[in-house]
Amino acid sequence: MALTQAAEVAGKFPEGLRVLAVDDSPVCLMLLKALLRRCKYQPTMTRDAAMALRMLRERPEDFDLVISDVHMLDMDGFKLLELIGLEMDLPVIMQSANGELETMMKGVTHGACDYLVKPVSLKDIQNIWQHVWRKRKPDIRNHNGGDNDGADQVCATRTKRKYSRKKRSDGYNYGENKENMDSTQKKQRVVWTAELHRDFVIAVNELGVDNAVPRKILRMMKVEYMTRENIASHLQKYRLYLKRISTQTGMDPDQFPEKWKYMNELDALKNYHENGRYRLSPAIASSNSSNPFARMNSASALATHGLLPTQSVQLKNSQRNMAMGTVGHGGSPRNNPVFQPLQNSSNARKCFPSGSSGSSFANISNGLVLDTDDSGSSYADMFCKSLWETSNGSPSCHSGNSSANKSDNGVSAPANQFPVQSNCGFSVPANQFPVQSNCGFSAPANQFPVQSNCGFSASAANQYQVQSNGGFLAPSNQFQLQSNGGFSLPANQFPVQYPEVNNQPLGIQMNPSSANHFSTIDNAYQFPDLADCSKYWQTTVPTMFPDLGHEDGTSFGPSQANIANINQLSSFAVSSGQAPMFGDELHGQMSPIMSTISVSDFNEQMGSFNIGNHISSTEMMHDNNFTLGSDSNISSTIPSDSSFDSTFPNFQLDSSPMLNGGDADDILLPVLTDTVDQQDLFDQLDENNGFITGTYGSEGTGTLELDDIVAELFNHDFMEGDGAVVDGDQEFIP
DNA sequence: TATCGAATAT
DNA sequence: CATATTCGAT
Repeated sequence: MALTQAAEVAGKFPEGLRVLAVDDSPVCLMLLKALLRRCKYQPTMTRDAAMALRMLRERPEDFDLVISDVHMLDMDGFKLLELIGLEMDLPVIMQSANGELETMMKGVTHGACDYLVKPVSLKDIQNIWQHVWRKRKPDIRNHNGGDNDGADQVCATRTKRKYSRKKRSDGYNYGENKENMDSTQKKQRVVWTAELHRDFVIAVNELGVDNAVPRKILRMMKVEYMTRENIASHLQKYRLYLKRISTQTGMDPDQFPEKWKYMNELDALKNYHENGRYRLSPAIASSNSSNPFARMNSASALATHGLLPTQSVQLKNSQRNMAMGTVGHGGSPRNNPVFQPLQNSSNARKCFPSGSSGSSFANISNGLVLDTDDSGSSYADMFCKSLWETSNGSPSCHSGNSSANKSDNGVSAPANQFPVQSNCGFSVPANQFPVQSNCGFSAPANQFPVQSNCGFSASAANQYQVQSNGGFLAPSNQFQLQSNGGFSLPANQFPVQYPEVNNQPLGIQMNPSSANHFSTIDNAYQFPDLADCSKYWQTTVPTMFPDLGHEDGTSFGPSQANIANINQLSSFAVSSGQAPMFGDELHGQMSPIMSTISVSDFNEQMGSFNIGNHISSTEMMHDNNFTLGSDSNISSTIPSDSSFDSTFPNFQLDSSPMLNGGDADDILLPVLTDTVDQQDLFDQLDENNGFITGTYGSEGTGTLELDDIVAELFNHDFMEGDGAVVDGDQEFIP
């Protein structure tokens, strides 16, 4: 720029502006040359784009500006534009006979600072100097009293410019200044994977929260491509996240108790490397009401700590997805996907569902590793493959606005839809009517009936009916709740039924004679605070979910077991407060988890329970009250009436009568109506669970009613806190 | 459309 | 460096 700077100093700018003009049309080139000369610029002409590029590369300092035609034989003008933009900081003006908006926009968006339509006028050429002026360093501009109002005015009169950027208040437009910056020059966005975030957290923890500043963290993380700015940005979000937790818990993040040591998956992973065990914080498992992550089996707690992907995952849209796959009754649970600690499995494929919109910071590290056997046919394989293949690693699903929405795969249904049904996990937003799932799902507010044959979480208040034949968790202010599997309930709920306590979850045994195991029970509704996670951590993972705690990588999806029987003690917790739900975390996070369970494993064995709506389960299933059950795909996965009726009695619970469960004044239990075959239930409970009959001497009566059983359960054990609820010759396994 | 995470500006 | 704002995405 020596010449133009000299010209400036002499007060003659833009005289002598050195312009490289590229056009393969000799006529146009001569015209352009003439015009440039008239303006007292210093033109260099070439008909060859490649030659122009060579000249620019050899002596970039010899030119102030480039004017290039769009259509050239040897090189696309846009290509030249792009290369110049990449390699040097020169303003480029594109020109062509094509006045099409699209072409012009392409020029501008690819970094051209202006676009001239032929024939080019003298006035056009007279004005090109401003682009050089804009490129000039601020100090030079200021030195010259830089008043660019005139330039902007001229520019504003240029009708060809079809877009504008927001102008800065000081009148200088940085956007213009960067116009020749190609999109390829934009900074690569850093994706904070689970590993990165883990390293970040480790660094922050070692430095101490107060001491952790971006540069130090950067130094500790040793990630080459990362910049201080990247760290700073992440740190900012991280601090917001900590703040959010602390406001919800009322605690200073620095003062988080030691027992929360493993409260997030990152710490758990770290611990895994150090101690060979993947342990979750007992804080996640504990039902202590002072613990904000209180709820045992709380999906929200797990999700809060990034253990579950929180967006719905659209599985491959095949008729036989991994959840609905070919494993039928009694299929091996080992064929189910296994959620493994990151980096643990040598043949693991890592899946990192990207956070959906609305996901919170805690979801950054939703890295999800599925152990696979690489056979390509295991569920884990299929799951991973479908994740990657259908979504290029960022699975998301949006089904849109149909009046009926059904999926045999996981699906998330957006708002304002009517019926929703899924044979796999899905999540449903607000304002929907009937919802049914044969696998887990989560349902937010303002829904009417909700039913699931597997676990789900009802994430928000104000639902009418909620029923699950698998575990679920429910927030406050719900009317009716029923589960045939474990579930956790917060305060202010009306009827609660939990009809069975039977099979011991794998790896968990309870010893009722060890009163101290329950010594920390605060009240009747809470489980002991399992403060020593080394002793109890295995119980913290609900067995109906993939088991995160087992090092051998086996999962504990249901196989032979009736899923209703799987979750029991470890999954029944009634807490007085809501577990924190950060943002939309709860929403939908069950879906991918539930999809790891073979639906056929349980729906063949389970009846559909129904409460309060006076519609039988079979009606619920088949008469369109709730489902879109006429579809053949559904009927193939919903057992016929006889198959589940014979396996499980068809319950109907009356919505109105409630039973006061004895001393527990505020526990209300629904009364079974006459339509219920109580003996069947009792037999089943009896068979699976000797303690009820054995402990309470009701064996052989055959007439003990369910409410009595449950009342006994509450009155004697939970209420008094002087014994365990499970019979026993069994002990906790440390 | 509101809201997120990351980039960028102040 | 901390904080605020913008950007690009969903």
